[in-house]
Amino acid sequence: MKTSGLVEEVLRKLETALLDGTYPANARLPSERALAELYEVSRNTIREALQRLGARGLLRSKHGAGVFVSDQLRTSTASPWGQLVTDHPAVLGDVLEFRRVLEGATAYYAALRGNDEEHGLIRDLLSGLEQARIDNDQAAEASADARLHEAIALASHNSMFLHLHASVLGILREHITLNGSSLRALDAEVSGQLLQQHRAICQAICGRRPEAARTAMQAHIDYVVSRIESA
Amino acid sequence: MKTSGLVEEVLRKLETALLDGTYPANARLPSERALAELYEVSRNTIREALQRLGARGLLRSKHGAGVFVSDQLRTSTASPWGQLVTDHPAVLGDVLEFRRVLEGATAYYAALRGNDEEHGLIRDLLSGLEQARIDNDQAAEASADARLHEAIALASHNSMFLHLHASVLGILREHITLNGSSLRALDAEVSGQLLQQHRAICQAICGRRPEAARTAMQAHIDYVVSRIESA
DNA sequence: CGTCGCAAATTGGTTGGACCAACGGATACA
DNA sequence: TGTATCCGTTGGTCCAACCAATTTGCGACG
Repeated sequence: MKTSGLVEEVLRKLETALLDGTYPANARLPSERALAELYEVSRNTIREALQRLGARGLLRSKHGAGVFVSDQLRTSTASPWGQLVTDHPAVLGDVLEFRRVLEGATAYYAALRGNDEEHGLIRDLLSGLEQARIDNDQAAEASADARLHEAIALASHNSMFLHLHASVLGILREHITLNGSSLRALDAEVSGQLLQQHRAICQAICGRRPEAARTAMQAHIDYVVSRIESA
Repeated sequence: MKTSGLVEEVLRKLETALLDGTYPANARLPSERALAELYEVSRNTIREALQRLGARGLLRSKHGAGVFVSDQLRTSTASPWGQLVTDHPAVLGDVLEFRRVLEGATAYYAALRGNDEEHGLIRDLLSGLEQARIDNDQAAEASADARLHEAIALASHNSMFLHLHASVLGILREHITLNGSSLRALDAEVSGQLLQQHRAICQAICGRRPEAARTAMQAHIDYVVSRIESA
């Protein structure tokens, strides 16, 4: 199992050194040449180990300055898609486009198959959204928004839709936290638009009009995307 | 902030190659020496890029054999589902329903954004399907069918659609092999129906009629599902 | 005395070449 | 026919340089 892993060994040693405080956060660790001599391996091996640690967000290197320890506060959950999205902005468009299709489908089936109880929950959450709008409570507004969409996904009665809905939101949330949220600054204009869109979606769903629900939901997503792009 | 980053460039090129399907899952990509010559960089640079991709779980290298593409992107979503589908058959309906939405969207965007080359490939695969039907070669028919759907997913120009398409097919394939209930012997009636549906799909896509392409594709999936349920 | 500028030292980035070890297919042998 | 061996390919490691960005320190100048 431990076949020929010289890089692995160095990797473990560096990891433990990072954990036990040998190299504190934001500290600059020895030069690659010094590390190579210290661990009695080639500098190339050291470099590949550093690359892998850097890929995991534990280190960041500055040309000519040195390699520094990064406070891996945000690297807790880094799915492959999250990293790809940050590296290739074009992929973000793909994710958003998929979200448009997905949420349209969830709204469609929520209108088609949601039972009265679920429709009642959706109505309640919409009321909460309206109340938060009145109170101008942006935190409550964002929370109610997320729960409303989740309730819709739940009402679609499709476990795969529900799971993928959560996955996409996870990817987007990860991307936002990694790149510094630019989603805020909800002026009254935008917030009013969003509320009206949510009202249209809920009415279509609770009125059991699947096509209208999908159209309204996709219009809502399109609006959100347009606001993101205009930032 | 824009560091020289020669490794970064290679990394991005490899990532895009993985995303756009140049290197499919479980495929073996060219040797490090070949990649070094291809990208006109040193082998060490290639190695460091591969290390970082491997650290993210996208690649898996075997000493003496080669570097292989990990199915991390699809297993991350597929792995729990394969077991769920076998445990709870009701989930199979959810997966099929999602496939209906997904393939409808891929057909839509393949008609909207596919270039002439991709449309030509789709036409060629359709011809292969027709020829296999004439020869009554069921193996070739199934193969051409799968490649046709994959080509459509590729032409949609959305990496997430592409990977989810492969993911869903993986789930279904796993379920089929586990339960043995394969797409049993295709009688001439069913096979002819499928061919006609594929023809309609291809015509809508190559004729750049997105709505018609989605409708035709979803009708096709509905037919396939109905045949499966009647088993 | 302060500070400004430039050059050397330090450090990460890249290159090319070399050798070893493991895998896989082909070949020769039993 | 089955098996054992050989050998080319590939990844793993190492080395000795050179390039480029940054830091540092020293000396000239105000």
